[in-house]
Amino acid sequence: MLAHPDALNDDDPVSRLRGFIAHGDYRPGSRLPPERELTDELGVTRSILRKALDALEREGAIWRHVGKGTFVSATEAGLTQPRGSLAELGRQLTPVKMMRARLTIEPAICREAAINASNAALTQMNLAMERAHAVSNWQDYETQDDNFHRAIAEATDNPLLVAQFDQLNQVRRAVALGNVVRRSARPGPDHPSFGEHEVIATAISQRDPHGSYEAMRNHLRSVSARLFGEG
Amino acid sequence: MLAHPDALNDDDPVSRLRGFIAHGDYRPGSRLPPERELTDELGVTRSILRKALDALEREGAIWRHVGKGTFVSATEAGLTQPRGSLAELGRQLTPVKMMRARLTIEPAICREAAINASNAALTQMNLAMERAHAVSNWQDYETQDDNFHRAIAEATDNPLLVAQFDQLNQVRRAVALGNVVRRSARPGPDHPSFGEHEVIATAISQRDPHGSYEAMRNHLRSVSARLFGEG
DNA sequence: TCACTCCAATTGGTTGACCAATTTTTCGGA
DNA sequence: TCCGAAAAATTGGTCAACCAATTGGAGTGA
Repeated sequence: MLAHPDALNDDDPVSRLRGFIAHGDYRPGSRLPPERELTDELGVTRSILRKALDALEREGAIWRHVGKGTFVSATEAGLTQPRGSLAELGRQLTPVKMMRARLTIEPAICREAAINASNAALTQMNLAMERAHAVSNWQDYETQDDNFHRAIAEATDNPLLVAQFDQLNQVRRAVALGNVVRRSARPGPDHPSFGEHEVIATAISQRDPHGSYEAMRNHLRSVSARLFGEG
Repeated sequence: MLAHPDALNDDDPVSRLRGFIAHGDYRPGSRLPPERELTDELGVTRSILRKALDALEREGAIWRHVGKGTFVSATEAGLTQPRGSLAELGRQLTPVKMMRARLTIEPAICREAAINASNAALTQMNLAMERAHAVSNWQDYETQDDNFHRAIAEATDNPLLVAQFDQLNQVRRAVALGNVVRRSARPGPDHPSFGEHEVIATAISQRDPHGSYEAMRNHLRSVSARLFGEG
């Protein structure tokens, strides 16, 4: 497994700077030494130090102002637990935990979609579902499967829930990458997901919140069973 | 939904660079123009451009090598989902939709926490809850309220769900900013949230998934009622 | 003693020149 | 015509000098 980018790497300036702040008793809101002093304490040149400060500032761990100095943010985000990128999260997350997260989030979004879906959103959703039937290889199927699930998120008519789904989905792609073994060149017409998708779409179209929730939950459990075995 | 997140803050060099890559038909693995050309195309100095490239490299969206050039990563992480759009999302989202998103996500996370919480996580959660009682002003209360809800997300023992909560919470802070009017200097001992928090914590401690779900849902509906009126 | 002004020191930000790794071109020899 | 080494051009990385915002104290006058 890959170590975290700057957890174990003492030669990484960003991790050294994090360590300096974390172990230097700098409380939120307190001021750091000026850059020209930090260069001495950390033993790096100013340009290298500034690159590390840029990274921490972008994460929100510190804020700076000309003439004033550099200060530790009120929320210590990124100091005790450096906020890894989503790609990094995808690399660390086990497929089982990925699936548990999907089972937690997606049925809830699906229920909200059943409550808020406009007719236009329903059309979009059904379109994505039908396209999945016509694909000629697994890669295209994945794309259309993505589109179908995303169409459900958009049917909630809530940009924040769409953003939540996108975050979930981005990590999912990183986790799934290269882990899947297919037994055929393309999904057959009896692929279980096709039927499950239709149950979901029907429930949402009928504005049935509980039915939509259960349909999505069953679908994901079915996917889970195919991935990890029935257990 | 935001059609072009990058178009909205043209002043952020990172967003502009993201937009340039996203709309410039650069496929994963392809090479970007050299820095000295990008400065012309984006109309920024090289140092500003390099700071933006540093940010994208740290996110894993690109990789660079001296003499070779700058390349788009195999996984397009950070290009379709620019981090900067969250602040914009917070500005556009109505408080009502914010609350609907919370009602969709947080009870689901709370149920998952009841299933997976370790004893250490429970301790952390209870600690955050007790701290909220001792605050002397509303700002500290908000902080401790944040901590309590985040402790629940961490109790799921699932980094992805924590990331989902963080995204939700980040937008919430942007939405809530400056919208709240308080009638007293600090939360009184009979503040409804105190009791509701305890119900939640108890349900999670007893590993009661359904009870935890309902407790969180009731809490959020109570907050919603205080914000928007009973309707 | 207080208030105000001004100047020097401090501090983060920016710039242009230079450095080193890599690729491309050039050109002589077989 | 082909090969290979050397030179030139390209490209990302680094550095030292300089810039501008801010602070704080010395100086001045009422």
